[in-house]
Amino acid sequence: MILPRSFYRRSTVEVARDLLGKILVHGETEGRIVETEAYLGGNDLAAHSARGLTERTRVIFGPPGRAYVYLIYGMYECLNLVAEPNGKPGCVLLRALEPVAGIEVMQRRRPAARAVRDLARGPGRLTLAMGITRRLNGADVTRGRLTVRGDVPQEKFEIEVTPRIGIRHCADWPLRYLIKGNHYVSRA
DNA sequence: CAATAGATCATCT
DNA sequence: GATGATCTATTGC
Repeated sequence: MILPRSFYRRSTVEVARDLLGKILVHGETEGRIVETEAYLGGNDLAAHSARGLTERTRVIFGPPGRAYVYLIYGMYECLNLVAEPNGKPGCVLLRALEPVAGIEVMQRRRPAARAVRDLARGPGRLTLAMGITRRLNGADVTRGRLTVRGDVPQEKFEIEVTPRIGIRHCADWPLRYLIKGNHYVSRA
């Protein structure tokens, strides 16, 4: 079962938390989401949408269940999923995956990764391993080649909440969610 | 193992 | 013209 639009049409925090344990699917590659971060609307200055609606941030203000893909540091791309009802900004950054399928393809796309553990551990690595590029910016994640599957037999896990990584503004806001004890998260 | 320098460009000031 | 929601290789303990 692919997660429906109603899953994403909720508060960014709820979506970020509930995405843990779900399966991100792109073509033949699949990975279990083990780490996410919420980027809110309003006064969250760490979010791209904080500066208002621009050409780049248009997707974040649009309907939920879309992909927001952008280039960071001139070199790497990051994948976000848009939350909140249409018109309200909010998105969830996917930071780490536990590879589930298409592992050989991922290894080919990430020659620098020695271990399976390093294939999608970190937002830039994740997009490389999954073959996600800016071409997918604005793509509908409830249908098509890039989706999130929800019918996963959920083993029990605890959710750990920490501050977000690698930002300057609002650096102490606890908006990073990860599966406690999972070895595929981007850092302990 | 920890710290750090360098790569590189779309977006916004 | 400055600035990043990063990754990798390299250096130094």
